[in-house]
Amino acid sequence: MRIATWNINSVRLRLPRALDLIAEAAPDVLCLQETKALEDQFPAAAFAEAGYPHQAVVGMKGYNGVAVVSRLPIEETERREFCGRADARHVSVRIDGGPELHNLYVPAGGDVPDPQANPKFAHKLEFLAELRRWLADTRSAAQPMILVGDLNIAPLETDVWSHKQLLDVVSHTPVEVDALCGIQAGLGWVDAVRHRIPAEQRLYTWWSYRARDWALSDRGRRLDHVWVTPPLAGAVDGVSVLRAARGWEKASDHVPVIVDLKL
DNA sequence: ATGGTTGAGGTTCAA
Repeated sequence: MRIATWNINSVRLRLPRALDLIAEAAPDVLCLQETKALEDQFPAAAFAEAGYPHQAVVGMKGYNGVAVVSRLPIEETERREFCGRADARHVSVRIDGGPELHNLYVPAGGDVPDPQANPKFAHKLEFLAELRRWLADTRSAAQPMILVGDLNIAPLETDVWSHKQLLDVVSHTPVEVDALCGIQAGLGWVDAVRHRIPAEQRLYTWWSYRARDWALSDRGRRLDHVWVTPPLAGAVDGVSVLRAARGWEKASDHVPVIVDLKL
C-alpha cells in the first residue's frame, strides 16, 4: 500500500500538480493539507475521474483544510476539532477495513516562539498537548495506525538546514520538539521516514517561498511526516521525498512524502 | 535586524 502526504497549499490552484503526482507516484491513498477550500469547493469529481473516488474532505473558507482521497474504500472515523476550533485540521479514516489513518495539519505557530507573547504559538502548543491526550485516551499502541501530515515541526538536527540557527525559530524550538516527541512516545509511534533514511542524512520537505533560489540556498526543513504504530513498523518498505516537486511550475512550498507499506 | 513570496479573498491575514 502506497501512502502519500502533501501540503498542497490550495487544492484548487494546484489540482493539475496533484494529478501529475498521481500519474507519477500512483499512491493508493493521497492525504492533503492546506486545501484552502470549502467542502463543496473541493475538486471531488476530478479526483474521482483520476481513480480516487473514495474521499474524506474537511474544509473551511480560505484557510487550512485536509482531505484524504483514495483508490481503496475508506470509511471516515472522525474529524476532530482540536482546541474547540472548527478549523479543519484533522480527519481520520479506516483504509479498506485495515489500519486507521490520521491526516493532520498542525498550526504553524506564528513567528515568535513565546506562548505569552504570541497566541498562535500558544495555540500550537495547546493543539499538540490535546493531540497527545486524545490519542492516549482513545487509541492504543496495539492498533495498526498511520499518522501523516504537515506537523509544522522539524524534530531532528538534520531535519533543518542549521540546527544552531533555528533553535529560536518556530518549527525547531526545543519546546515544540519535546511536544512532538511526547506524542510519539505516547503510542510508540515510529517515524516511518527516519526508519528508512538515517538520521545522519539531511532531509527536508519544505522550502520557503521567500528564498531567491530555494535549491541553491537549500534552507529547508522537514515539516511533513509519516508515522506508524508498532504493529506496522515492520511493514514500512520504501520511503521517498519528492524534492523535485519543489521545482514544479506553480509549486507548493511543501513536497510530497511517500511511504510504501507491506500489508 | 530585516525582508523576502505565495494564496485566498477581498481592500489584509496566514503561512
